[in-house]
Amino acid sequence: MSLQQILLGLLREPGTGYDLKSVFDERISHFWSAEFGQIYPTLNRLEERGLLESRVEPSEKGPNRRVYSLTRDGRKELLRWLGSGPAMGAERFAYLAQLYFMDALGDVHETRAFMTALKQRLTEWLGRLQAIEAAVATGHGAAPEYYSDGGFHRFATLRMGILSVGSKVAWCDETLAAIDRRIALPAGVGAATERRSGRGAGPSAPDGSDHEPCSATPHGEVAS
Amino acid sequence: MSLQQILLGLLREPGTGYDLKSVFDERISHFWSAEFGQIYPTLNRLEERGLLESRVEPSEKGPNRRVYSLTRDGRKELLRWLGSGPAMGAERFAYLAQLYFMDALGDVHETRAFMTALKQRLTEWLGRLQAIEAAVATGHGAAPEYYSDGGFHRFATLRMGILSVGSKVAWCDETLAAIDRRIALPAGVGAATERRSGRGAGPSAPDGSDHEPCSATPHGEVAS
DNA sequence: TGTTACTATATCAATATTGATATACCGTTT
DNA sequence: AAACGGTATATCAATATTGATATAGTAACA
Repeated sequence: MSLQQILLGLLREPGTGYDLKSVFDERISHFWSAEFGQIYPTLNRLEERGLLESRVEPSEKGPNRRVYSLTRDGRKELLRWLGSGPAMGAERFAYLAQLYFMDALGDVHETRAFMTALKQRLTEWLGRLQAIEAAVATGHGAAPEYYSDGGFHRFATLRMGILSVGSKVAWCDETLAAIDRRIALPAGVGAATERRSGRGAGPSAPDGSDHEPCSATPHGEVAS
Repeated sequence: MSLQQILLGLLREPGTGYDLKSVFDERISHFWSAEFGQIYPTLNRLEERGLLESRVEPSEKGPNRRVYSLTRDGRKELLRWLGSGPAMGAERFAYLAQLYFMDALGDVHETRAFMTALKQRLTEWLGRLQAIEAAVATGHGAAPEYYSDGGFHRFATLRMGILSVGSKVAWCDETLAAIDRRIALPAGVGAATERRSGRGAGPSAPDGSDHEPCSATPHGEVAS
């Protein structure tokens, strides 16, 4: 949906499809990614539309390079997109979908294992982002893209990655604590491992009641 | 990618493609969405694979309903997916991509307007999620899906939405504060509106230096 | 010199996704 | 009863995306 414009943005300095792939993987994976299979067809379409132009160059290593660069129209389209207001696509989290249905497994311990694994993945991810931030802060130039024009904007996107992934790690802790409280309940209170305390469908004290009000991380801390 | 499994999960209670569309729109939009155009072909494929079965029923209003329900194999596939560990797809934020390239506009005030608009969108979104949470907490059953079996898991996904969107609102504040500090700089310090304070490419005090260290929301609050 | 391996480059088939459009039935208005 | 509008239901064409595979050169190695 926005890949076309993103390619235009990245091609403010010319490069091949292969170059672009490594930018996705190494620099901007915290907000977008793309495979070869979509990069090349999209470059073709952009060139047909006159937003990009390309020339073939011999390469030092490997086959010839087809180097793409922005045309005047391409730059115009990029600026139009930048000026068109925030593009709010829906967010997708497959792991939340798994959690949403996980009562089907009928065992809180499965959920606990899931959340533990998830927390670890997210923590590793957060660590990678924080390492980049630290490199920028101490000026050890492992992150050259933050030191030229536009560094402010790029740093801001990094910060959002850190805050956002950080909030997810905090959410894992909150949820793990709630799970542990459920596990600690005397085994006979509900029907089975997944049953509630017998109040039936009455709304007076829903599931969330042992989750949110005494949670490890009350939502006021982050939200509002 | 996970739509097939998500449909299986939703079809633990039978329904039509139309029903499913409203579940996406009204209940789980904080982690997944889908259009008719992908729901129906996916249902077909799942039925071909034997994971779903369907029967046609007369409808009270409108054309006949094709009601899908889970087969034994479908339930098996759902459980397999739930047990396969967290599915960590890459996250995509088109608005971050816009911000990343926004130095091309050459005017901090454009960035400020962008961030203000973004903050408003995110704040509205957060409000909707918090309204659901409040309804669950006070037991005013505007959110029946949280009061039956599985309510704990569903509430946890809601909490992640709240924490995650909340952290993004906080990030907007942090970034707006940093922008305002840049705007307040004496106009001649850098070259143009987008130039830095003249230390050139030296790494001693990169862009982030007037962004992170004295930011409105130090990242330690959320991350770690 | 043939083999393996690795980087750089690109294409293809299958699937996913979006946005627009089509079709069926019902209730209300003209 | 003809037209309009709304809800429920579904399909289609265009585009996006994934994952696997292909192709070219270079380098090391057996």
